[in-house]
Amino acid sequence: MKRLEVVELGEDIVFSTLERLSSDIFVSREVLRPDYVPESLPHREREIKALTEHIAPIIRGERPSNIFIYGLTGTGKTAVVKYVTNRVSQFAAKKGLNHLSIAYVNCRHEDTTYRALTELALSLGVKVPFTGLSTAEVFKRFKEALNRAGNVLVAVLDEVDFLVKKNGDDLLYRLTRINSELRGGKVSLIGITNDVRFTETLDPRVKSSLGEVEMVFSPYDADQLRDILMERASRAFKPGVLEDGVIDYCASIAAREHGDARRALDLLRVAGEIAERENAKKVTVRHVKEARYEIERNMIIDVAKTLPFHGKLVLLVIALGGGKFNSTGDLYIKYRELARGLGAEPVTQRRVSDIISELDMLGIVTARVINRGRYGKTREVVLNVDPNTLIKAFKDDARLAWIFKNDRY
DNA sequence: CCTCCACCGGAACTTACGGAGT
DNA sequence: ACTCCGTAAGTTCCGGTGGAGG
Repeated sequence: MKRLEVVELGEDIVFSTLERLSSDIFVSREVLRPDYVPESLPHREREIKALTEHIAPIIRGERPSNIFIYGLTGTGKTAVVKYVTNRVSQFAAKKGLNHLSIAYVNCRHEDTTYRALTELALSLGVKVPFTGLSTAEVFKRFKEALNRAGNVLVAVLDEVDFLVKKNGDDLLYRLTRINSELRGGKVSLIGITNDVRFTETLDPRVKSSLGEVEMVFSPYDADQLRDILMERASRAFKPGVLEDGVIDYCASIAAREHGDARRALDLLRVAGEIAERENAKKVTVRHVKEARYEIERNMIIDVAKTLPFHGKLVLLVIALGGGKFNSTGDLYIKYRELARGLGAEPVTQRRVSDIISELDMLGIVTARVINRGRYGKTREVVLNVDPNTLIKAFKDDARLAWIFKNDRY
């Protein structure tokens, strides 16, 4: 193997940036990241205890009941489940028990039956190609692995609603029935969702099986959020860098937004990062205010950049059209002009209708169905975000560059 | 009270693609 | 080399619909 050559550095951008970022503010910003599982979860002791009791049979090699967990975003569902399952594994390891496995699947990322199954198989140490096989084949391999290992598998399906919305409850149905087909192993499910009406869309058989045990996580109030933030901040920040009131401010914002702890932690982290970039010695309330905008902007840019081509076009049309269209018909006409102007074949109105729904789902646009009686039924489309941010996000897209070069705007 | 607009939105199908098994 | 498979994006077809205007 070749060794990397060490390059002589003068005013190296990377080094000076790192130097600057090796922080007067943070001890560990990881602690504030959304996927970090803390060692203590304030105000969730009851849930932790309850969940542990439900899972406990696994220690004796029995199958825990299926559990369904519901709660708004940022109420600690994922954190609690991860925390408990981690600890259960640790406990088992300590006792020398090796008949249990835990699988965690985020169905927002693995949003197809195939991919979710792949993930489950992987947790049993079975590698499955990411494409090429039939779902039935993957399912078979998964089952064989379970039989071979004879394990009790706890499969955590986070944000299950995404999977079900796209692919139906087929996988859930098969997973709830799998135990009767298995000789060696057992499977129990933990489904997590923040969609209240999720279970309504389920096959009754799946519903009753998945909901053997149901848990509801209620939102945090401002005081609880403050406790959580204090706890994390003490680990994340250097002592004394948080100005008075910063934590309260973050907590109050998040409390207003249905007690979303993830939101509160994001605010705190980004505020810290802004302070750091400014070389400030303290994180102030102003930094938190700026963090709000930055988070919003990043979210917009992120979404805008990952949209499929025609999605971008539609969004751009909305942005350029003043952020509001009274009917999808108007929108479609403008869209078609723009597409033709770019030399691209426009997609059908039906497709644009779906694109609007997708944008709506992403929260970047609000589409309300409106009945104009004699004058038909349509959707009114309103942009929810700053058009300039969007336009900025699109500017460095090679395929769209033409619009900004030649045209009015 | 009925009609009929301008769409909505479900469902089945197509095409292009990357990849596995045999 | 050939067949089968899943995914993503899009198309085709079509039944459905709330309410202003007659």
